[in-house]
Amino acid sequence: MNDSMMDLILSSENMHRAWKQVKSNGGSPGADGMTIEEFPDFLKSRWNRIKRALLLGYYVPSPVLRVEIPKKSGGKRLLGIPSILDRVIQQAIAQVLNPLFDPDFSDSSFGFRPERSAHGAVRQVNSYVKSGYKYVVDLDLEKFFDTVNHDILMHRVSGKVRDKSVLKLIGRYLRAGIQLENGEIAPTEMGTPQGGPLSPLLSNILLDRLDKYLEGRNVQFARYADDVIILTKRKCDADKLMREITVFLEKRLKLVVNQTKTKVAKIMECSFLGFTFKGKKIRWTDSSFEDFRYKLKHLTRRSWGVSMEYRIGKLNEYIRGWINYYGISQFYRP
DNA sequence: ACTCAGGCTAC
RNA sequence: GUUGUAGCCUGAGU
Ligand SMILES: Nc1ncnc2c1ncn2[C@H]1C[C@H](O)[C@@H](COP(=O)(O)OP(=O)(O)OP(=O)(O)O)O1
Ligand SMILES: [Mg+2]
Repeated sequence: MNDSMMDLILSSENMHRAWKQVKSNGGSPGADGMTIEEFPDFLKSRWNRIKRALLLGYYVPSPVLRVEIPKKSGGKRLLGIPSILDRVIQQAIAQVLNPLFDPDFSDSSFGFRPERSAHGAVRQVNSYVKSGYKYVVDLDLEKFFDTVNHDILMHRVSGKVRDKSVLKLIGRYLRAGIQLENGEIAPTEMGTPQGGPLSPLLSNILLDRLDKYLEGRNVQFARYADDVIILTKRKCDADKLMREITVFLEKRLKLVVNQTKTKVAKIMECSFLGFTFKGKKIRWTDSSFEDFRYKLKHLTRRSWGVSMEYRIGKLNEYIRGWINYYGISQFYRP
């Protein structure tokens, strides 16, 4: 164990794999304006200096670029887009930290994890429904990534990461600052950037405490990012759990429970990852199907300039993609 | 078997 | 204009 974790992160094998991932994402530039195409030449000329700065602990990440995108539920999502270089470095960190943290994560945690999926979460919930669970606490956090508390998160990370230079670097990524759309730079006061390759893992490291808390309470649940569903057999248990979990999240993890999206309901009234559970069967929600119909309508509307074949191709790939996700529905009757 | 495009969904 | 993680699907090439 003579090699430090930072050496492992910066090893050419790991960095090469990180770059391939960032490249294949094909994302647009961060605040420094550098594109993926320009990046290899830039790195060739500067990598020795950058690597030295990282190893000696004086590397300072660029601020993330603030971009606002609309959320499906209405409102706007505040993305924080790192520079290509910082995406590669964060990805390299994530590749080393993931195998370190993932094995100890809960079996009921499904979001952002390798070899785990929304389908897995939905199937687990359905298996509980089949064994007689009738009530749920459906819980969501408000602006989850944006409200992550740095101190609590870093404390969790330091439980497994001993390398001070890695901790320092992650801390600097959390406080990289934000370049606003008007060009001004604002400091980051809290949160992990929506758009940072490392952010999903960090969010799981933080909410792993919730998973362990729920496991300790011996309740059946599934979590996908900040979307948590807890199943009970009696309504009074659900009511009690909702209050207690809210206190836990807000007092111990300093997160904000989304009061409008969080509720106790009968299982067939709840929606989870686009699905609902009716008569012990998995079904898409009405709102998912409405989105589907709306987009179909848009795709079948005649538009000038593109050929019929092109539009039919687009339509087919959309339908195929949608069925591919919602096809696990055991649709029988509406 | 592997590489590379593109796409859908969840968050 | 739009970033990230993950699952899956289709296609092309060697
Ligand atoms: N398109 C995306 N790009 C990057 N990160 C995302 C994206 N969608 C979701 N996330 C991450 C960041 C979010 O904080 C987290 C939970 O998603 P979600 O609950 O939809 O939004 P939110 O928690 O930020 O706002 P809200 O208050 O509406 O719940 O998942
Ligand atoms: Mg949320």
